[in-house]
Amino acid sequence: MSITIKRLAQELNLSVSTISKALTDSHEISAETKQRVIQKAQELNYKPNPYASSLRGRKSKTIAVVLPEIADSFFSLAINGIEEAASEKGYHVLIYLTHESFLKEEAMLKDFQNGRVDGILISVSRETAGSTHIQEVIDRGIPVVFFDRIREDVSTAKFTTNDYESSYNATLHLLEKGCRNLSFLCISRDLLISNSRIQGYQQALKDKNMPEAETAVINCTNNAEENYRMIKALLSGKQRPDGIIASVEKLTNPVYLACQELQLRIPQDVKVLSFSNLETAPLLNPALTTVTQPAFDMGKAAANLLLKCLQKKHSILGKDTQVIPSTLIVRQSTV
Amino acid sequence: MSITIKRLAQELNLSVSTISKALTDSHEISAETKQRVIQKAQELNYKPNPYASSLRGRKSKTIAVVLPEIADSFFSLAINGIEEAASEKGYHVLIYLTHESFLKEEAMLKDFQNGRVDGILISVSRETAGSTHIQEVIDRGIPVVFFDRIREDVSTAKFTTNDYESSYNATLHLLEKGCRNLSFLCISRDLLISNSRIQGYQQALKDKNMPEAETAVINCTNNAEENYRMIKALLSGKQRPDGIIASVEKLTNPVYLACQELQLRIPQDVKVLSFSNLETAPLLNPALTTVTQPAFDMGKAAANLLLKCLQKKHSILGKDTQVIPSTLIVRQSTV
DNA sequence: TTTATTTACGAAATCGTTTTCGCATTACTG
DNA sequence: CAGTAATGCGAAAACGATTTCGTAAATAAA
Repeated sequence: MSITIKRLAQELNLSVSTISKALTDSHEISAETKQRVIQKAQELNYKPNPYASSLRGRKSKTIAVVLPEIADSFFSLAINGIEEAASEKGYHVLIYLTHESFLKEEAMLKDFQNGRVDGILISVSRETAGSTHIQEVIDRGIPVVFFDRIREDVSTAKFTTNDYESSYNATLHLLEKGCRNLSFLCISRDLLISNSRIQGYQQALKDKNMPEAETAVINCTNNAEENYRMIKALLSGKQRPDGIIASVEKLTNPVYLACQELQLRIPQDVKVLSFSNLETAPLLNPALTTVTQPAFDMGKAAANLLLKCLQKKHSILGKDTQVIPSTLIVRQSTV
Repeated sequence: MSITIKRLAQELNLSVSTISKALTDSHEISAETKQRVIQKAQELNYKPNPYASSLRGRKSKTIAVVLPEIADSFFSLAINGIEEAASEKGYHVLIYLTHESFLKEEAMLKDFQNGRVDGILISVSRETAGSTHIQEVIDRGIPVVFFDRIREDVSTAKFTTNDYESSYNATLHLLEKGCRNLSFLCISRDLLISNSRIQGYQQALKDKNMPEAETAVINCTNNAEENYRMIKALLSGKQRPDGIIASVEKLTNPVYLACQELQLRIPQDVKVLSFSNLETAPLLNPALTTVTQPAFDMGKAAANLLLKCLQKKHSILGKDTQVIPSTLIVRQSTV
């Protein structure tokens, strides 16, 4: 059995309420009594029961982080930032993975309506095309902050990177390096982040008066083997692109592997550029040109905003989107 | 305000206890009443307050995962496995990162003494040299399962991989490929996992009658720049090794970078082998030979055991260590 | 000295569930 | 038909902390 306040009260011949007040340093309690209580609490190794506190105080000092996956440097780094921000302020972090399933995401958000968490950080799944499940928890008074994979139709704070611009610049870069037939690999048509990148890509093509190839935008799936087949087909087709932009990190591997298998040289035959936070990008064969996202910073900033909101009384999150820029790092795969 | 049982009771002209029993499908309640209650609950979108339940039932359906870091494929994959196991059984996962600090780890475990979590999965920090902080939570009745970075002096369940054997085999592999002057990069002398790998390495050297070089075992730190300097010094010294074993994933980057900078060719000048779960290992320049650990499986197995223990009444965890083997995958960096 | 005010503490309600009793009905048994 | 057993529900006591309110004593103000 754990030590409770009641037990402390007995030991010290004080009332339960006095103990509680003493431990929260209330002005109602004399310095001397506080001393005695604190000492005894340490002596008995008293730890307040968080569930009792949460029940009474209707706040849990816990936030939820909802992510599509974790085996992606971006999300790992983001969690790192989130955990750092949370632990600094004494908050706890619950992790939930949707594995890109909207149904799972929906079920999780439903579960959050019960008050398990004080707030939510979310990066939606690739299948997420609507927002009612998110709006519902917000309506229940639980603040939500988006990061990276945001949804614009929800009026709350969002952290993102300059997807359109980075993609535009990445495309320009490939064009400057001589590509005339680009392909763009995306993972969803529902994600804003994905669409912004597509649009940046397309706008750059347009601005440079490049015709879009048939192969221009490839919709990848959530199935790694399938993606690999598609990419291999793309690279062995007649219209074989001379440049590929992978809009997410996990599409890098199949591209490189397909090139190896097809004996295509990077960058001579195909230039490759990826949105990625892989630490090993400079070590790849050849070193990979990346659009590197501010993963850690986005996670930390999003968490900090959410926590600030939680710590105030009735503060409501702004609905503005904060943009933290990505960096294009040119390496050999596009030279 | 949230919908509570009391509210349901009012709406249906029933007592609070009846509602509760109906919702838990108690035999005391008639089928008809159950139907009414369930229907009303859905209608009002009733969600039981988890903190009230936890307080009453003294279990939280939550486990803690304590890790040194997350920007490491091994731990990302392990979390993946853990989350999968937990969500299957309706458990929630709290994530805590020690950043290799023993003090943080200790503080976290102290915090767990209050009943926030029903059980703990832990991979200890590189600084962790004692176990009293872990033994204390166990003594408080909170089960702990180790994975990967285990401590043998705690009598509880542990999941690990065949570190000694993998390291032994990895070393043999390098010797077979002609190396005569190996170096081994480790991160801690306190971690069993690290020591096992060192011992496997040393035993292989001994079995093959190889003298240990001066440079044999290098203690790396938690500081990336410092490690880089050390590795560079190692590779530019007189006793330059012709083979390097990096005992953790994050030491791969500095080795490759140092080789690049020093214009050393892998594998001709130096062969490189790493304990790593990097998906990009086959894409590196050159492709990296790895000892690949069963990260996902270890995470999932450890979580499943912990959860099974939590779901039984008074079950106590065995103290035996389960070993899930790693795989040596030979690639060009050691050919 | 009397009244007002502070100081220091305790009793009890509360948060929302779960669970143990107890108490009526109704159904069954001998 | 008396007595036992099952059925269906409600009252109330937990779980452990916080908070409001009350009150006695001590101090200050009149």
